[in-house]
Amino acid sequence: MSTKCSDCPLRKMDFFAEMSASEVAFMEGFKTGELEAQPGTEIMAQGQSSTHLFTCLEGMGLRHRTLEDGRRQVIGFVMPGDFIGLQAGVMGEMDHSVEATSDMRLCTFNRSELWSLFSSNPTRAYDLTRVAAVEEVFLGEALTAVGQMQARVRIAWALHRFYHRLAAVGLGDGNSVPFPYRQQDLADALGLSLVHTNKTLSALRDDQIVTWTEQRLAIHDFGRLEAEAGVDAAKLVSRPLI
Amino acid sequence: MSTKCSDCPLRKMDFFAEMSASEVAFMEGFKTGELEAQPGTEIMAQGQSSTHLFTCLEGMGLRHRTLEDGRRQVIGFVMPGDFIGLQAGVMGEMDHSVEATSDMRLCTFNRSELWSLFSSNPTRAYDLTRVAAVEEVFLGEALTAVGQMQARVRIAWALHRFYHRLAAVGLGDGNSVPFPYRQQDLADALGLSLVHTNKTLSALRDDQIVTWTEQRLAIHDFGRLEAEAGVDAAKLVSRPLI
DNA sequence: CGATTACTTGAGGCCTGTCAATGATGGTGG
DNA sequence: CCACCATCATTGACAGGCCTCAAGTAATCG
Repeated sequence: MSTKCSDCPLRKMDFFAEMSASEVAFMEGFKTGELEAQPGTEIMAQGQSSTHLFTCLEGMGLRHRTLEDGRRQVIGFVMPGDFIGLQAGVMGEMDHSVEATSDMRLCTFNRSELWSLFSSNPTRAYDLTRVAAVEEVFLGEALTAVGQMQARVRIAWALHRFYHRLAAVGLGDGNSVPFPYRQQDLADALGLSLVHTNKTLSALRDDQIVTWTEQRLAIHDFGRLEAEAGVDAAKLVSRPLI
Repeated sequence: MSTKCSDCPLRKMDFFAEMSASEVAFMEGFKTGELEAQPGTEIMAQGQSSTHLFTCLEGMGLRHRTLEDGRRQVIGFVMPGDFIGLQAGVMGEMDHSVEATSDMRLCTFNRSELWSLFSSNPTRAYDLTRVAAVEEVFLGEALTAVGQMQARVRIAWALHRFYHRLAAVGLGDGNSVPFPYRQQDLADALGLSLVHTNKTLSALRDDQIVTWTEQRLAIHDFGRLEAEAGVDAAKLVSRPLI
């Protein structure tokens, strides 16, 4: 059974911007259904257009660009509340692929109706642009981490971010969050080799700062993690939910 | 004397998406004036809001994030046609600073009227979102270059991109384009040290592929530059002009 | 129970950063 | 007009962070 937007569990969270009743009603018309995806499923493919756009309702995934020689750059991680397909929507084709890394549930929208969102609901159009701007901020931070930080700092930064982003959507359980990724995914996201990523994670574990096992990430010392990452406590900007 | 949007020299270029007469008329009302900036001027500051938004009409600049320890990550280069201040517009504050590196002329808009753009002109709102999406694509490419490529490839990629982006706005003169940056700027953009950037540029010069002197970038062997950069001939997506 | 996938661990080397010094250029003030 | 200073480009020496190669363990699966 498909969740109605009026019952959407994400929308009530502080992490997401408020939405008026009329906006919710509009979204119920915009939403066309739901899609379930299993780990490994490619939800959108780099270089292709798509008739559908999505919002992640449950589960996690990742965005990546693939190079000719088989290497890839992970450019982001998909978590509940994230919108998928903005580029396909407004530019015709995706510049990256999106793949599920856990079981996922996605709200689906018709791309062909995206224009009606702009023409009939400027508030939602504004929010969609905000989503794009938030994504831009994230990419700027990631670029800064990869360009300027050493391996240990990069990893600490990434794990710190993960924890708080997931906790913000209610997935935190004590000091841990689900984390359905491989070390290779993190390595590809941070521009590090798998081997070096592994050794750095070991060091962080030996220092009793974080542990990452069995698809779960647990933070044992928030203070030191923040110190390692060179960030002050989480300041996640609230974002609109599409 | 301020240029009217109807006379805007940029709008007619193939690089920018078509704009209807009514859209041009709307933009004339949206535009509030022009601003001149000299090299070194900070146009927008990281972490601050702004009452104005801009479009680069002439000249060049760069976007960068500054770290506490003084290092910085250059996250982009501003060239004619680029919109400045999207984040300040929709999120309240910029996540990076924008600074002029040459004399610049900027169209100015009131941030307070951004909402009217969404509510009264969905076509323009759509275009603004496209601008954000294009920026996202660029950041994804940059992240891939910094995360996956070696120094020489990164630099070749960047120079190749610069040339074609500038040529697309009519600044190409034979095989060269204006290039008002320092080697430090390129180094900070690509996550390289100044010294290594310098040595890699020397190598590219010795190999007679490109020369960069006197604020000009000249390409001497396009084929080899593309080969070094691992890209096929330029495929710049057309973008909307705001 | 062989094949596959993911995680670990060790060894060696290179790409790139850091340190340091020198030129080249342009602006400034006496 | 020249000493002085600041900025930027250049070059050499050296070290180190990270990559690559290689091998081994553990867990899952048909």
